[in-house]
Amino acid sequence: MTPLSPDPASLRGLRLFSGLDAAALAEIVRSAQTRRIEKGTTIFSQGDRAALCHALIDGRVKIVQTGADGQQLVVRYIGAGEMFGTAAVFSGGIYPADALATVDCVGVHWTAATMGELMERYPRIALNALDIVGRRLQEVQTRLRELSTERVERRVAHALLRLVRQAGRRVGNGVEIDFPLSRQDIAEMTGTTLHTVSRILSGWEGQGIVEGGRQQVTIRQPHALVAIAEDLPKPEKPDDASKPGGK
Amino acid sequence: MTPLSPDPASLRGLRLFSGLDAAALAEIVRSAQTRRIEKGTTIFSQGDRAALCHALIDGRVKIVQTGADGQQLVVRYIGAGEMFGTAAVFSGGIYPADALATVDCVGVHWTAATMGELMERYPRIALNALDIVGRRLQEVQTRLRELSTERVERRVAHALLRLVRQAGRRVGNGVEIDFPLSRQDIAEMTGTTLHTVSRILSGWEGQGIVEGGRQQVTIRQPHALVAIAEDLPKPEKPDDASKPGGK
DNA sequence: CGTTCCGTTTGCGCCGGCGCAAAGAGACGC
DNA sequence: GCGTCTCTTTGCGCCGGCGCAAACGGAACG
Repeated sequence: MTPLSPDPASLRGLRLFSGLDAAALAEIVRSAQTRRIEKGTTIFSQGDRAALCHALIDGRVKIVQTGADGQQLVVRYIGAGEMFGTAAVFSGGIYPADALATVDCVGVHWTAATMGELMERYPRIALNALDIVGRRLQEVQTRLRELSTERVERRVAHALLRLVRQAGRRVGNGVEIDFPLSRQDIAEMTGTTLHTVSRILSGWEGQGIVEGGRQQVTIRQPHALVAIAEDLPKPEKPDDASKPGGK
Repeated sequence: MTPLSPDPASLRGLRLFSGLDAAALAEIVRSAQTRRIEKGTTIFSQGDRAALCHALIDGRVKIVQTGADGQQLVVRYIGAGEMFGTAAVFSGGIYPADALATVDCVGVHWTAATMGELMERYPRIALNALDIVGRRLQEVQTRLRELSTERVERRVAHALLRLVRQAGRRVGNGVEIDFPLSRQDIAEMTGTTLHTVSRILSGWEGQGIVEGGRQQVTIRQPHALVAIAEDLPKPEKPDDASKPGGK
């Protein structure tokens, strides 16, 4: 852990602090702690007292929840500009999951007490936090519905599209997820096994929809993935000689 | 919709307003609208602009999310003293689900603008809301993990235990869920079909663990349900062929 | 008191996807 | 360059639970 002096400009990008004036931002910057986080580092662990509110300046953090029997669920990936661990500070005070750096990161944090005071003084921060947590709640509820009602293939498609939206980087032949992502990770995001994910990706690769690598996925035909996610009949199949109107 | 003058005492019970002084509560009461809600009423619908923050004084409200293909998910049941629809007001402004009264209810509500002002003036309200939404987020994440990793029977056990905790009423022979709850509802809470739920409950009824009725469930042996939910090896079944009621 | 309606129960057959297992393929260290 | 380690791919068999469908039973209504 290497304390640094935080850069005001980087904090300005955080949604948590949007709409605040320069004075408030200055105070926020003053009270923040910045540090570099090496790939693989566990930033906090499930069950720990939630003593710090975190935000990411750069990198990618994986939030993982572990069940009593060791079963794991990838709750979400945090990207630059997003906060994490903050909801726990103000609801129960126990982190409900592990946070671990999937790549080298730069993070900032505030103590629970400091953030509490900031929120009391600048209610806008609390409202921003409410906004953010509310959106995550909606997203998780949507995932819950997907998991309840959709088949594995559609869920994987949804998960990939979600990743593209928040971590997609345009490359020559499509869009790639810009951090290490194993089949196991995808399985833990979609409630299946790495075997099934591997089979599905292999199938898609055969159709030219995606391109896989070691801890790496590139989407070549996002529209085809959308078609699968939305369960559209059949986007395009050159050989429509047999057009039965069904599957 | 019958406007009434809200009772300050009933609002004091809301977690959303805990920790506020009398003056603040008085203002909150002044700005609230109370109404009776008949069983079966849709309070708001998925996709509507989120113009009102709601709270329940009495009764039970079901929050249901519907997917593109009509598939439904019971997100949660709201009981007396709980707020609902509030997160949507401050995150996106669109209700992500339907809210419908499963019994006759009494509710209060504030306009989005009013609640926003209240939160600005009394940051404590925003912090309380953050607390509540954060807890719901944690709960939904836990359900997500259960849905990902557990078999149907355990999920149903978890769902029933959760309901007992928030809507259980002690009766002579156990604990009953104090509002109309169909097999279909349980299925939509656990990501399965009413057929499977029916089979499972029938099985449990045969073991004397629960007692079912029309839109009605009574838990006779909560500990046995816990054992199933936690996947304990086998609570005790020394004489499963002769006398199942011996506890 | 009979009819209708809705929620529930139960049998049967099928299949998506998991469990197991083993082999393949990059990445990394020495 | 070589061995090792981790991640990935793929075949095979099995089964939990869904889909379908019919029957049942209690409540509400006229």
